[in-house]
Amino acid sequence: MQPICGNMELISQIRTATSQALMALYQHELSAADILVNETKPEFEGDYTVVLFSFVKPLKKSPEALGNQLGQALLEANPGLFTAFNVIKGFLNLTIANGYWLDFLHREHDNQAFGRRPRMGKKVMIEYSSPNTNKPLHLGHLRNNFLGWSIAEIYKANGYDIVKTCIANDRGIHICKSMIAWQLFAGGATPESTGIKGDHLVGDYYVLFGAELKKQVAELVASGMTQETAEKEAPIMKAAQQMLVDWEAGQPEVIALWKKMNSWVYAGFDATYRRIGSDFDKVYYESNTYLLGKELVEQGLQKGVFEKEADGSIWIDLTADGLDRKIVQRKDGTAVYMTQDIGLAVRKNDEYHSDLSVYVVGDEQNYHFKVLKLICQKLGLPSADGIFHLSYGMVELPTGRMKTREGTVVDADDILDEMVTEAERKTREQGKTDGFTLDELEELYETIGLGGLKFFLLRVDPKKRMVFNPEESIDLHGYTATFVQYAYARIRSILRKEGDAIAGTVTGGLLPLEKALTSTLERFPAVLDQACQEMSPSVVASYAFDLAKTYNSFYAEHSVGNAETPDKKILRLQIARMTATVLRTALNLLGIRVPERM
RNA sequence: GGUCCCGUAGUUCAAUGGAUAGAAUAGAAGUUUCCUAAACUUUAGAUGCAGGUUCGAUUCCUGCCGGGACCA
Repeated sequence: MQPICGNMELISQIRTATSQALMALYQHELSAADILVNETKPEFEGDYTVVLFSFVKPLKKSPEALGNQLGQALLEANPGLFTAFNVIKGFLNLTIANGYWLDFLHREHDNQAFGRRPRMGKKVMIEYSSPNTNKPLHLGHLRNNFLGWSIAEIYKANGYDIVKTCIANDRGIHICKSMIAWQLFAGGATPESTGIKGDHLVGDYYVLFGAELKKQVAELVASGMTQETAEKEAPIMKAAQQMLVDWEAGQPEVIALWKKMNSWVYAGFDATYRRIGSDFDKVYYESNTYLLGKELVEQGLQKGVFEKEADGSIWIDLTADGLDRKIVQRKDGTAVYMTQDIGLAVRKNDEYHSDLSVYVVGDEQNYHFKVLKLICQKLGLPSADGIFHLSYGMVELPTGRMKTREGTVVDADDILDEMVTEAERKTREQGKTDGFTLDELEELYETIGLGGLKFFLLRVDPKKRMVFNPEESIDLHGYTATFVQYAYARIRSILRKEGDAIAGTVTGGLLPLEKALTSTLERFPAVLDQACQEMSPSVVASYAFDLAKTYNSFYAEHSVGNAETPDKKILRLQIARMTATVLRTALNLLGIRVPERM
């Protein structure tokens, strides 16, 4: 049986105590994990509630009688933990002892690492961002980057060793389209000669390719060709396809151009990554993994995992697993996406042997990753079972999906600039920045602007599609990073005045808001655990907002600096200090910084 | 055609099968001699439809309606 220990989280202690009491009272065996414990709803007396229904039936007792016996037993067995209980219908409401909260604050108020767990030697790989090198990043990439980075941090906080990776989709027909258009129309333009950020410059030629293709197709259709044939026969399309063949053949001029244009794109991406704080421990390049993928397909063919059609294309039959047949190599021998993903999975396994390999990729690829995992399992890849597709929903506009062709794509760099500008405008409006240096102001605008965007994109459950309305831009009031940052800045202001002499031991009771805050703080480690299990930064965002909101109510109601008694002052300083620490940790896990003043 | 996902206040989001479905925003009404009003307080407003399982369903099952994605 699991012992109750002092620094175990409260909710776990209640579960364990309940499990023990059930055994002592009725010889009823129920594991702590199966006992439902919630926070007590505010309209009832108590702090935590044990939901009794699940064991009412096997014990053949009325909920009231069971609740009263259990409550009594819990009180007697854990006098330091519970002081009172009441039973309403099937709910046993427990009141936590005052001393428990005071001990907790005394023990943890100065713990800068509160909520973080020690390393335990398990390795998690998280692949995210994964851009194509033919155009700049957009809002959807930002959701991806923020999610991947944040989930890595959340795993780290829960004691895992993290490897952040990125696969650059640096080869294929899409790159060739940009290259052809650049050859045709650029007249040698470079990022240096134009002053345009490299990823945008290359993206511009990708767009030009599309425009030129459309024009050529229209001409061919006008001369009697079908739309479908025209798209294949258009000279610019044929040129792009020829270029892909030349690339695969290693033709020096094509390779040189490819390297040059990709280097422009990487320089552009790096600038954006630096600004948003995305970083990677290891970057893979598709151009390096697709050949390995083809080898593995060949091996799989020998093993009988794959089968070859008469036309030479290679397939896997997954009908027995409830899926379809899926192509893994084209009839001309070229690689499909799946081919290189197999190569990448094997390479990751060889290099890192991670216990879990997370792919942060949009939900349009759900089927693809189901197939990838199955293929890896059938190929006998040791880490295949650890493959997990973290599937997130698209970011949509009120009018629907962002579409390149309709020019409705929200560019990443643009939206970052807009957010920071908006942060600057609002900050000036507030007029509270006396004594800030120019650098400090600059930093504050970035902190608020980027924080706002990150919070906005992370506060929604990753699995769900979300809507972004560029007209309304992003609010800096309500459920936002700004709200949390503001609470933090107000606490820091108090702590600057009052200093750090807050280590004293406190006696006496807690007012409702003092207790609510302490209780919320106590939940933080459990919240981080939940966020990790659900791979959802939104859990952390929601918690941070909840804590900041409770603190703001507390702040409006009670004075810290002019507390009624010296004991109250120490108590409130401990609460304030710990609230600041937890708010900072929570926002940092979302990639959001906190300002000392704002 | 097949597979999968999603429908909650005007809007954007919550709710491991549990108590009277929470927030935010927009709306209405208030709060500045006192630690930062980017704040606080009060107020009104929602589970697509029809069945089923259950002591109890936003949650699980079936059908329908509506939206989306993927596979050819």
